[in-house]
Amino acid sequence: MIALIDCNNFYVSCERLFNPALDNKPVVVLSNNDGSVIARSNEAKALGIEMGAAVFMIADLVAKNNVYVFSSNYTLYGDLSNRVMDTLQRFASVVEVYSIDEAFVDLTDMRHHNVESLMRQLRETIMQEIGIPVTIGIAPTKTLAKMANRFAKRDKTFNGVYLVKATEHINHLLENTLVGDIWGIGSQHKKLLIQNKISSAAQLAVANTEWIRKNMSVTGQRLLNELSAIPSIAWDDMPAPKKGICIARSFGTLLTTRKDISEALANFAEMASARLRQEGSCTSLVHVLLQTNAHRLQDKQYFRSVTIPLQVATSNASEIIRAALKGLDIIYKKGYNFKKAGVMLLNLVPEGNVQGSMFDKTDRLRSRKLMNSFDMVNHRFGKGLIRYAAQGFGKKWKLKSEKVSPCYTTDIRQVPVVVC
DNA sequence: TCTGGGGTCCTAGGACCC
DNA sequence: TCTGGGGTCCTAGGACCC
Repeated sequence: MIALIDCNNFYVSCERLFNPALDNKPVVVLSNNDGSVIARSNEAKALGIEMGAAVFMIADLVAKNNVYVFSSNYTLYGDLSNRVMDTLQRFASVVEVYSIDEAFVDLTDMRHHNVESLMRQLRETIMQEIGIPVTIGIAPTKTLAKMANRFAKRDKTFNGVYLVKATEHINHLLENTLVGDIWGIGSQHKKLLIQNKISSAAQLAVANTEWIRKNMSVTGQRLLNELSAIPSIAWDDMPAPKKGICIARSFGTLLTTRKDISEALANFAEMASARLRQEGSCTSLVHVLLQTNAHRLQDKQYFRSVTIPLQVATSNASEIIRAALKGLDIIYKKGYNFKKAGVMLLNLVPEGNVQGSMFDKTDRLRSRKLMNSFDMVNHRFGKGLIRYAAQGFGKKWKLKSEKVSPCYTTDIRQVPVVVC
């Protein structure tokens, strides 16, 4: 048996944790740049606020119904997510963290336990120790566990945990799930399936495998197996080291000058290099991209990227910033309104495996020590305290984040104060 | 005025090798 | 005159996920 643990309206739950006045009120959390809705409380859903809705399009709804609006605060959500995942590890040995708010847990080696009561206990523990409500679906495959989770969310009588065991439970799930709502079926395949008279999960489960193989590749075939209770999606509980690190952002306002864009890119390059060091890796390819806003039909469009190779793989911020700015020199063009830029670090190798070069004059050990101190200071006293000159102090590129809550759990200057 | 960012997996096709 | 077949690696693009 496999359990899927899913935090309910996760970002909203995080905001509520430190602000109980939000309980039972409509709350939404916005994407980076405050552009669209990425999380909604049940009350906000009931008002008809859709996932992904553009903020300016729901402004009236928000004003009329006193909807509480927050910018996203990934530092807070990430920290609370880690705490939830740590709790899972105490209950099971095989845990696959699938996303910031979801994890699969393998229960096969717990045959002697009553898995349902174990999962109820887990749910209560998370609520008690962290304060985040979760819903748990338990079924023979990941896909069915996802489905069971949806059912548990929809039907309050399950009290947050739904165990799908017998064949008739599975059939009930399949008959009451539309193809478009199956995990792994997106808009394209949904369209294709409906055109071919397959509209429920039950119909998909008995579809012609040859046809599925031809039109939906092996992923489709695996999905069919999963619906028939045959586990076919591999476990990834030991994620491989990352192949690339990418920091790409839209700017708060449109930028045109090379100077403004270079500040943004220097900051992205620094952020990416910090993540690189955290992973214990080095990069030898710095990819830089720059683009205009495709939504602005009145603007000339421009989209370009370039890859700068480094002679010796590094995680040193200044080398990576320098490479990114060199890339910008190649792709920057005057006379455009730029909306977004990014830095990708590729060809990652573990720090210990870096291939030296005869022509390398850098003192690698010294450079690494310098970066360690750099990271330590910024970690202890707040991000951005020490910075490279190229990063500048301008805020033009910064994304909009007007309604961000404090980092209650990760910044000593922002912990909640209790007066008694 | 205003529409996220960061991923994975799969397939097809080209380059290259023996 | 005659011009293989099988393998690997890489990349681009599509579909999907949260």
